[in-house]
Amino acid sequence: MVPKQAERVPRTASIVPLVRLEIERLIGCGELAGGARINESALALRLGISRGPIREACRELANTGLLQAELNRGFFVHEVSTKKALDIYDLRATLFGMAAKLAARVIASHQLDELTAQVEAMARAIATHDLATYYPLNVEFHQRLVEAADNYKLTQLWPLLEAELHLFRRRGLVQGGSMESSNAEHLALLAALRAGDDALAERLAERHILAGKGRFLRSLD
Amino acid sequence: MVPKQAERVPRTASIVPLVRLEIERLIGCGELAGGARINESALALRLGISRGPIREACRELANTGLLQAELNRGFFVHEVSTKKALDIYDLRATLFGMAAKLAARVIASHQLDELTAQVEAMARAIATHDLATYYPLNVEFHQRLVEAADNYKLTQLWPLLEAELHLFRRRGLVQGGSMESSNAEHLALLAALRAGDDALAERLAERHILAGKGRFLRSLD
DNA sequence: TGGCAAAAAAGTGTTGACAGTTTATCGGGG
DNA sequence: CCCCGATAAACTGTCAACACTTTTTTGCCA
Repeated sequence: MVPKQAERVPRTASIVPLVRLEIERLIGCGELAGGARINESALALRLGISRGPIREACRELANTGLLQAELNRGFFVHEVSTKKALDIYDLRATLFGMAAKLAARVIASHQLDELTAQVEAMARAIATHDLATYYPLNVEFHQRLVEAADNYKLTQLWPLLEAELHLFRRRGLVQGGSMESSNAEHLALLAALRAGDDALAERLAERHILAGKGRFLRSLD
Repeated sequence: MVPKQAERVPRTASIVPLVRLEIERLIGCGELAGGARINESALALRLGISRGPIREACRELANTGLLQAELNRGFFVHEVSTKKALDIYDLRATLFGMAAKLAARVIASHQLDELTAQVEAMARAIATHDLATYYPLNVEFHQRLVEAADNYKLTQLWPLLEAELHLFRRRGLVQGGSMESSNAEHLALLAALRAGDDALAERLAERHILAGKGRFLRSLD
């Protein structure tokens, strides 16, 4: 008998989060389109695990809004209608405004430096038309700013909204020439934060997201 | 052989949501205090089911913030620190302001009538010092107003924040004499909605929640 | 050929069991 | 008496199987 290798698997991590990421990836890359059903058995077979962890991951995703549960029919990828996407934009606008307002009062200088560095990195990505670099930097910039507001629930919620909206954004359209103006808005927002002007920061932040909503709306034609 | 009754159980509903409600109830009534661990086996035995659905319900609750998952140690009731409770108050203030702003633009007259009827019902409960009636009416009033804003994500999020805050509120303190002033704020808010004054409605709604935050803060001494 | 009921297949909801980890218990030495 | 290592119990993470439901396929008849 040849002793099998790697039979012993120490439990240093649960597979549930991994499954969750995998499903998010499948949705993100379009392999699972909106309205598609999650086939638990097939996915289990493919990942080499049982259905238990898959169901747990689906429950989580259903709760964050990426999936929807139907009795005796399983989990389906959430159809994000245009109305829902716009709703999320509105919510993000309000929350990002709140984050900027709070951050303007409590942000530390080293956080400001980090945000500034990221805006500069985005500027470089724009100069070289490197969209693949720009996009994640942009997402991270917003996340960092939200974290700077030091509101744990806000920090917890923000990425969930991003994920759900990402379902929609993936459908082709990454707004083209709008990166310059968007990054200019980032700069103005940073200035307000540095000045500690919470009201201005709130207004700029809200408008920044609503500008994104406007670009999204125009791209629907 | 005596044929057993009720052996056949048609699957018209999943037990997961029931388990979820039960755990929420256990937390709400204090049987599961903050920091306590969910004993899956014991709970399964008590409810007469297996651990699978319980784990799924816990995953959901962990995602909404009521529980926290720890590897190889299971699920724990989330400790809502004072800081976190205040964070949630701030978030609710912003979101309720947003809801009022949107609702002022689109609310239908029959919705206004319903809200008015609820404020009046609350007034009656106050007059008879009937806290047990007042509290759920109050929760429902806010929920209805949020729904009137017609933003699906806002409607989805609001009760989750309520539930998490409820973990804290349960610890004794239901602010006593503040019901009158609180209901007066409801009335003022309704007037702004009826007038379609979105900016005023937003300001009043936000202040209303922040007033609650203030009462909460004062009750901590 | 087209419609439709019955049978088969596929798939979900739940269960009970096993492997591995954490927690509690026990016993000896300082 | 307390500390500490070894052992036992309790518990979580995962799996495989069963019960029930939904969906697809099959076969019959008009």
